Amino acid sequence: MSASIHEADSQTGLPQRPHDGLPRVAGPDSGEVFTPRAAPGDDLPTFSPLYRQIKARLLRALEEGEWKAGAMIPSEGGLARRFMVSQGTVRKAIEELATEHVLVRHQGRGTFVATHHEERAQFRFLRLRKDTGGLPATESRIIECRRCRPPAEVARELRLRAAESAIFIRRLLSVDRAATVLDEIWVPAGLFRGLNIERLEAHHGPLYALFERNFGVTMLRAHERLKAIACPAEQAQWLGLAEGSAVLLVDRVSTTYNDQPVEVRKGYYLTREHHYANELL
Amino acid sequence: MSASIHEADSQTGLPQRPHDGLPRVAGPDSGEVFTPRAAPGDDLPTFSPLYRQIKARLLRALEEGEWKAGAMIPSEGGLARRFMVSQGTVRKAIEELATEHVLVRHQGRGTFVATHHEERAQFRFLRLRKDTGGLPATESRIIECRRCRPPAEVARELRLRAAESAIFIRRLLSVDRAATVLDEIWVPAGLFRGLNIERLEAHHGPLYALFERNFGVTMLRAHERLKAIACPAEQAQWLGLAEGSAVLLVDRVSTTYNDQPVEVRKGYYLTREHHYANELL
DNA sequence: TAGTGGTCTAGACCACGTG
DNA sequence: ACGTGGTCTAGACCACTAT
Repeated sequence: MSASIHEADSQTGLPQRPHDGLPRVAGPDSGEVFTPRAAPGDDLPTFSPLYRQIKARLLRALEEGEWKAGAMIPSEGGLARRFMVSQGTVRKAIEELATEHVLVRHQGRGTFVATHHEERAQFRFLRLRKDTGGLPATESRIIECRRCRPPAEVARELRLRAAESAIFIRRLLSVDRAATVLDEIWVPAGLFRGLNIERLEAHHGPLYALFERNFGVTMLRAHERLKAIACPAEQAQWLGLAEGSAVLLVDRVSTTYNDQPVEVRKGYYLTREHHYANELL
Repeated sequence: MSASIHEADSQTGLPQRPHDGLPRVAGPDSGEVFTPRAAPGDDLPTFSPLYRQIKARLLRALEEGEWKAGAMIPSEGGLARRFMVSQGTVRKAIEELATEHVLVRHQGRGTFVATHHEERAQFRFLRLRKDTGGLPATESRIIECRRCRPPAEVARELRLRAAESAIFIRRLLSVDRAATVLDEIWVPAGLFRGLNIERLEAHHGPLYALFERNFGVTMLRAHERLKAIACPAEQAQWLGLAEGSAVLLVDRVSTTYNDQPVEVRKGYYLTREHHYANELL
């Protein structure tokens, strides 16, 4: 424990006050701690518990790269001393980050920054499954990778300014040698300088692992919109289908810290021997 | 609260031992408590923490109908006395059940058994969204409801015995007067005695709310498999489509307590102005 | 053996909803 | 004013991993 102001208290015979009883407020989870509540009358600053403020500070540290993907973060005790709160409070903050897959806890080993370099993360963002039940072993072939002006809707979803351009990637995923998913991907060119087809082809494993390792961009969440459509001619050709065949279109917007969108993806899924699996809880 | 044998203990002036220090084991979350660890050598009984045993006992009580859907369960303090554990342990058990949407907590009011009679639950099992963004206001029309022998695959998914029959429901969901989803539903006849088209038509609101109120069957989870298919003639007619149009087929198996499957559903989604929304975390 | 996360307890106080 | 869940703390011990 840090030899802090509080330590002095415990040297007196005082009843070891549990905590100082000050209500805490903060903007939407800013880093403020021990801020007294605003005068009664203003409403908006709304109550924010200590552990959420700690969570916000951990997120800020992660976003600023204090700990890289895959690295161990300090122990609960260490963080408790750093933030001047009890271990239990740090624990609750970490627990929320763990359920959001931002951190991963390992009993006896420590707490680590989640990474896409794992089997686990692999199928969190790929819901394709074989109808027979198993997980599909996919093989990726990069078709093209070029700088471009994205379609207006994609630019809006990526929140690009008018002048900004994107990098466009087209790739084909095959399962058991059979073309199954055609992905069309846009990412902001500014965030992925130097991304080209050679680097993509040199990489093996999930695309998000490459994004993470080479560009420091960690995908945390994605929102998907699914439709059944008649496959356009161009995409049908890559999938070896007749134009107009029914395909599953998966429209994805992926986000990193602060819900910042950093990837838009349109996936054309051939669902003859595969399906998109989803669990409703 | 049950005035059980254990109550006597708290009347003695004992130092209220934190806990007895006995390691707890149990089968896969059976109701066993305070069972000492098996001799070192056998491995399988695997450690089960107290709060999971409490969780299992709460689940058993729920399954046995001790508290009906929508009802308030005893307070944390009351449950702690009943189960002879600390409030914090009960709290952790309830927390898990709340994240699984089995229970719902309301600060200042109490903890309640989750129910499908709420706006909240409505769209947890219906992922249909308008392309324009809003939630669709759906209107349901029952097409038919009859007892039948289900297809072999459905019977297997419902774990029906050879002699058991099912009830088949076909209904059409419309959004803004336009047919949008055709649902074909099978449920075990044994669990839904008396379910007929009159009762279905008399009911307004989510189907699962009717299942819950009239038959005591609470849907807790569902697994869905999505495919894009060419719409068969019969279903196309109900949706007002040309045969062979691309439709989204949503294959669902719903389960209640103990992961017991109690409904199989095939939904044919017209995704021209709507889509299936999914969040990847 | 040392260090980490995991469990369990006890008690104080806060925020919320209802009388 | 009361009862409920929500937060925070402190401390003990258990389980797991690495050295």
